[in-house]
This record gives sequence, structure tokens and C-alpha cells, in this order.
Amino acid sequence: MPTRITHVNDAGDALEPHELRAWMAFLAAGHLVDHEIERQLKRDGGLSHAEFEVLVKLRSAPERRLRMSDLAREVMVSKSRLTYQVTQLERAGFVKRSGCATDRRSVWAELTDDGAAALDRVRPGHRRVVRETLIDVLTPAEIELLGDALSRVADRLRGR
Amino acid sequence: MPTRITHVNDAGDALEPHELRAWMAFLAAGHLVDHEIERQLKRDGGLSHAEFEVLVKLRSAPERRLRMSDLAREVMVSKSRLTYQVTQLERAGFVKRSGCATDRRSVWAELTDDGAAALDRVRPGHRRVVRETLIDVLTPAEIELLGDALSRVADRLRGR
DNA sequence: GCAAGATGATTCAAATTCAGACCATTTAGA
DNA sequence: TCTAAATGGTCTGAATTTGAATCATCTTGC
Repeated sequence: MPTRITHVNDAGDALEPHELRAWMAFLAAGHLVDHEIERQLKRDGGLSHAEFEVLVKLRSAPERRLRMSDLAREVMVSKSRLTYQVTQLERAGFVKRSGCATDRRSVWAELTDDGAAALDRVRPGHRRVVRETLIDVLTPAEIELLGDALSRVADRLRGR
Repeated sequence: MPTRITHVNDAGDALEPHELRAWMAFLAAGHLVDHEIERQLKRDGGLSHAEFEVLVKLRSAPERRLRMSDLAREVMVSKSRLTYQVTQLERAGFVKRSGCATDRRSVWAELTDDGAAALDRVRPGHRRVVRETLIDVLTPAEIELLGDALSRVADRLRGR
């Protein structure tokens, strides 16, 4: 047990050593892992991580397409940022936009065959990086617990 | 290496459900927590997260100052990005640059009193967000394990 | 049926980030 | 000592991101 705490952990209190360590590790790991991911995707397919995420979400969507705003929510980017990214992906021929019949405000973003192919090209390397940087460094128990804990963290924040 | 492999987790193989879950949670939690952090710092002190990190590192450095490149390494930011950020912070009066006597290539970035004050202003809110979004959502055991596991992940990547 | 407000998406200018070129030291080696 | 390579920082132009404003289309309540 660490030093005995005599008062309640009120919001705003300094973090305790263990908490601070977890926070700093969380930050650093996030930074570093993302940096590796970004590097690999750029090198193997000229994609940014966000663009990759867009393609991934589209691939697993029904009919390989999603409305812009749903896509933005999935990938967790702002609408204006998504507009830009999809424009880039469209320019590359990986995504195609089309109007939505039932709601003429919305726009479908649909994965093209070229987009699917691009995804296939980078995916093996992507998986390798995910393994090498994160998964293979953790024990099965840690993977389990990390999944539980961070899912809870994410779920909390989504419901805001 | 045999080419006969059918189920071994060779690099490049699809992630298993548990692994995928951990990976997605890691990504999502990182995104969402950082978003909250960014929001609070911007609102309470007009600082970006990276700028805040710069001030934090400087505060705990001897004489409240660091050389630009050491600072960049600490904050895990590219040199050119740090140059920009420090220029902004200097403009705001939170940091002061000065030449280094022993190595005339280097530049000291030093935290000013105004910078320290700015830090004091945003810190309580910052801690609150760290608690609310991450720490308070985890059990002590999870905090412990998260710290261990992600420190290992980060350490691995630093040594590249 | 219709005005007020919500929603979906894009646009614009300003701010930030990136990668690489560049300049001035410093360091190492022959 | 001289020179080539390494290091520390900045600068530049292009790319990206941000946040607010805008536009068009739904939705709601009356």
C-alpha cells in the first residue's frame, strides 16, 4: 500500500503516484503507438490513420456505405474534417459520394473496389504494427483487462 | 520459417476478438479522453494540450528551463512543431527563450512567472478532467495494471 | 399548411502541423 | 588542424484541422 491518504480524493486534488503513472503511460502509449500506426499507413498506402479508419468503417457497413454524419460519428472526427478527408479519398478513387434519395440533405459515402483494394494492401502491415506495438507486449490477462477498462472509459464519454 | 501455418498468430494475422476489442477500446479511449482534455484546457486557459505539456515539463525542470530539443523529446513533438508552439507561448508571455552559453546552437526555453500562473489556473480543472474521464472510472487494480502494461508499451517504442 | 427550429453537409479564413531545406555550431576522425 | 558528419533550431510552403458561418432540407407544433 502506498502512503496513507487521510482525505477524500476530491476533484482537483493532485494525482497520486500510481494514478499519475497510469495517466502518463496512457498518454505516452497513445502518442507513440499512433505515431507508428501513422508511419506504416503512410508508407504502405499513402493513407493517414483517419483516412484508414474511414475506409475500415465503410467496409464493414451495410452496402459498404454510410451517411457523412454517421461516418463522422463512427470515426470520431468533426464534420468539416470528414468532408475534407472524404474529398481526398474520393480524389484517390477510394470512395464515391452520392446523394441520398430519402433525405436529400444527406450524402452517402461509399467504398469503391479500389478503396477495398487499398485497404487490403495496407491491412497486413497495419495488423503487424498493432501486434508489435501493443498486443504482443501485453499478457492475455492484460489484454482482457485493458479491453474491459478502456471500453468502460470510452462508453462513459460517448454518452455525453 | 514454415509456410504451412494455418492458425498461428503470425504477424499480419487478423486480431482475435479480445485483441480487437482491446485495440479499439485503446483507440477510442485515447481519442475521447484527449478531446475532453483539449476542451477543458482551451476553455479555462486558452491552451492546447501540447502547449500545456510544454509548460508542465518546464515547470518540473531544473531552473524551470530546458533546451528546445530536450523539450521536444519530453513532449514527444517534432522540432518544427515545438518551435511554433514555443513561439506562441512566448507571444503569450508564458515562456522566454534565451541563448545557451556552453553550446551556442541550443536555445533555452524557460517558464516565466506568468507561465507558472497560467499553469496554476488550468491545473485544477485539468486534474478534474483526468479523474472524471479516466481515473475515477477505473478500479485501483486496473489503474495499477494499466500503468504497468502501458508503461511497458511506451518504453518499448521509445527505444527505437 | 407553415414558421421556427433541428439536422446534414459544405465552405471559408485562420490556425496549426508536417516534411524537408537550410544555417550555424559542435564533434570526430584522419 | 581541417574536413566531413552530426546536432540544434528555425524557416518555408504545402497539407491539414478548426470553428463559425452558411445553405438546403427535414420536422415539429400549432
